[in-house]
Amino acid sequence: MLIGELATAAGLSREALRFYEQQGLIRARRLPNGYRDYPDEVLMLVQYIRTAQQLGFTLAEIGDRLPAIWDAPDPTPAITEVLSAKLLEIDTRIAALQALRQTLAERVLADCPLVVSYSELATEPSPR
Amino acid sequence: MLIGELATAAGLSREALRFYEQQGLIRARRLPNGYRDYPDEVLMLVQYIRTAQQLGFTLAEIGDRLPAIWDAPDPTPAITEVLSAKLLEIDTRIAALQALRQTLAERVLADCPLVVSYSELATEPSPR
DNA sequence: TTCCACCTTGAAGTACGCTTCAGGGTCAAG
DNA sequence: CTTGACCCTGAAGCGTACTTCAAGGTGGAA
Repeated sequence: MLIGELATAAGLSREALRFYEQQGLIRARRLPNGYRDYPDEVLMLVQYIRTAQQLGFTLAEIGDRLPAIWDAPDPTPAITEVLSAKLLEIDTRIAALQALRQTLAERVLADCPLVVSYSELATEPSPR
Repeated sequence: MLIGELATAAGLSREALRFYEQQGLIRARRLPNGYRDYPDEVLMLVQYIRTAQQLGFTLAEIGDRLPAIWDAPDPTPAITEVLSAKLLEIDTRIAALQALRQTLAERVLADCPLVVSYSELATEPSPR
């Protein structure tokens, strides 16, 4: 699979893929002419990367976990492990959001959520 | 309240506060010597900003909502409204995470977590 | 043979949210 | 009247995640 095909399939740019490679997140074989040649599994890997990013992980954090997948002779258990870890992280995130929700809900119910009186300020609003 | 006091109270740097002002997120009176003088309510405003940031809003997005607070004759209903809207955002986010959690849990239980159809994890747009 | 869409590289640019720097003023205490 | 902890400004720098640019090679179709 050439880089343009992978980019189309994964829904991102060729440049982003080369950037991921530069950051050590993906790898590619090379054809005799120097073109990158991706195995089909890389599409799944890229989708994994995008999912992890949506969860708020940096590329560096995502990259730290990838060797376990690459280096396993049978990658299935390694992948299962990584996904399980991600499950725990999602649970943590859900819990944090629920705590935040609770705080906000209390504030909304209060008589005076913030008590701001900005009209008293002399300063002009800065131009945006 | 001077900038250093506010910074300490809010748990961020003086520079970050001056940056927020530059971005139109907060305002300050000025003392005769030119020092910024913050009303106490600004602490709540800063906390609101940090909360909104945690929810994934950019400073520009947060700033877009502030005029409704500043310009209201009585800001309390405007604030309540903004916080209520934020509550809904949190609920949406929690729901999205729970859906993702569900999908991941199914994959983990499957024999072949990725090989079958990793595309089920395909990214869905989020306000980030 | 000439298009033209593909691929290559390295380097520079962009947006965000700050932080750091340079150069300087303010002010209470010793 | 100096020291030191504050404050001011504008500009430059930084990390993240890309995008854009410049300059060029590859390869199939007309």
